[in-house]
Amino acid sequence: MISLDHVHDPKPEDFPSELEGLRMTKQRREVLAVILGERDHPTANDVFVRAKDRMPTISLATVYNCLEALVSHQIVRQVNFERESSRYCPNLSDHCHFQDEESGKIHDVVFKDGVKLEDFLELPQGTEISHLEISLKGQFGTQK
Amino acid sequence: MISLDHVHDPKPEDFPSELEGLRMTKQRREVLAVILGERDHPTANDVFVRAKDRMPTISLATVYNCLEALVSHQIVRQVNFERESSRYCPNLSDHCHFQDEESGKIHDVVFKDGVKLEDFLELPQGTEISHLEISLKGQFGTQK
DNA sequence: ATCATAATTAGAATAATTCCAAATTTTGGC
DNA sequence: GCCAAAATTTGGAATTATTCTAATTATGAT
Repeated sequence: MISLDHVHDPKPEDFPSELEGLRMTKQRREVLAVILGERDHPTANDVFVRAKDRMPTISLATVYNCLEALVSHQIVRQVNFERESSRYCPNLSDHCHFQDEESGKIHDVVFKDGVKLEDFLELPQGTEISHLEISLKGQFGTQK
Repeated sequence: MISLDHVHDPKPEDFPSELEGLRMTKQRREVLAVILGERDHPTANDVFVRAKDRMPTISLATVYNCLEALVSHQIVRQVNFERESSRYCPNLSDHCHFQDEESGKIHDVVFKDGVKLEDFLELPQGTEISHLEISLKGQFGTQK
């Protein structure tokens, strides 16, 4: 797994021609650059609007295609809050999401050091987790 | 908060004319009875199909209306897995959901005794959680 | 019973996402 | 570089879950 989380304000040209076995086409590069650029958990449509700045010919269908390719190759993460439209996040480390109800902003929330899921959930032996999503809403604190 | 989780195979007539400040109409009773009856986390459409057995004139719009009324009055819970259609759960106790990828079945998963969210998440001081959803997918174990 | 309010209904509308088939681009072999 | 095959992109149509709308019906209070 390659984490690009540290890459800020990247140009599409910064990416190699292949990432995680996925061919990085112009469009995929652009979509990835958008997601790494402004880390506000944009929706597919947000990505589309932003990508058009640099690449006016890109289509929404392509944005969806690129997002699905990036997600399935674990280059970005798909984030859901209830039935709202999906959002996209370049942070691949173990974390979950908090949506502040006042501002609408989404914050990454990390686990306390060393805690594992099995420590707090009553799961039967032999359970294999392939996907986990934790979504919180409320007022996000200011201090600490 | 009134938990009806222990009520199995209820008839619609079993419910009082008001619950949690919500007027229990014929349709709301029926929808609630369906959800308490077969606890397989049905979708709105599943509820609609089942409710029609006893009440052939009920409409899908009404099922959606009833579900939203029951959810907002905290009589049932709405459950989401990524962008799949919402499901409904009569268990109001603190728990989360595991979807077995082989069978498609959804299991309730409880927290280990005494664990609190704040124990495993790094949340800033002053954070107020109004809504929490934890969804897991994978192979659900058989033992224990 | 009358009235005002709330709930139900069928069908239309919406929004996010996926599908489709054609056009374009990329790739690897020569 | 040239060509065929494969992959990707594109615009638009289709799909799906859900919400909205406007008309009808039921309810509860007086």
